[in-house]
Amino acid sequence: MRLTKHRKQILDIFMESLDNLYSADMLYEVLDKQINIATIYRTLELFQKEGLLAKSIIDGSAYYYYTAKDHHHYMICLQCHSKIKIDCMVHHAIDDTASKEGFQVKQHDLTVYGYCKNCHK
Amino acid sequence: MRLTKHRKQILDIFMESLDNLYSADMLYEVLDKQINIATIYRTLELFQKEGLLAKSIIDGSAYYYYTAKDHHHYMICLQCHSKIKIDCMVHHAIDDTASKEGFQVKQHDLTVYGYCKNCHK
DNA sequence: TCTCCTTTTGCGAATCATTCGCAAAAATGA
DNA sequence: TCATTTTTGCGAATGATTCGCAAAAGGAGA
Repeated sequence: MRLTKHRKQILDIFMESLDNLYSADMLYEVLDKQINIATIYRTLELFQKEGLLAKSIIDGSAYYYYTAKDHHHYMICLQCHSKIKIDCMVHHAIDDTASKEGFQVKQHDLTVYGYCKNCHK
Repeated sequence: MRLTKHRKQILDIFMESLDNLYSADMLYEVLDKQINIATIYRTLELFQKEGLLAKSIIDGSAYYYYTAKDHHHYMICLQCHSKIKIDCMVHHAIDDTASKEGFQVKQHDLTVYGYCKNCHK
């Protein structure tokens, strides 16, 4: 796999804002449409396979976030749609459960939905 | 909300096999295409809003499962695509983390990916 | 540097799950 | 039964994502 100019540009966006999620379309905008949207999709899928990014489906679209440094997830506000990063706190519980079933865990996806501090009900 | 004949048929499928996940298309097939696919989609969304079903996105499509009796999740085998039901073991961890952030949890989605007993690598 | 081969990219079209608009049908309740 | 509200079927629209293919870029060796 080649770290081309385009791929580096995309990776840089993730590394410059470690707490953020990006959809393909958001990247397309941030990059000022300089990289073709199909290329962005292909790059995101590649990075995910390489373990650099994790993918979550939120509200029908795919979002990616950088996980090479720390493993984490997001809480999504149902009202204002803000996305709050949280450290992964389920690794142990998952491993325990999986080993009981003889299941070999490769990855997991956790998303929490509710209301943030400001939108509290 | 009316529990019409169609809605009851769909709900029955879930209640008769509590460990299974169904996509709209799977239900459409199981029901022998007697209920329009758009109606199935509408019913699934309704049941989810009512808290009867939970939704997970797996491999690009939505799957629903019955959660009124017990809260659970699935481990998905990357090789044979089998879906293994697991009890939810992250409720506490999530609540703890959320309360630290003043976040009011409404629901969460957890999916574990890896290799099942038979496909172990 | 030039050449060859492999990988990546852009473009436009295709795909596929899901949603929508609207008129007909079914359910409810007086 | 009649009137009103909700649900359904149908076909078309949507929108994110993927695909096929030819052109461009990258990398390795001479």
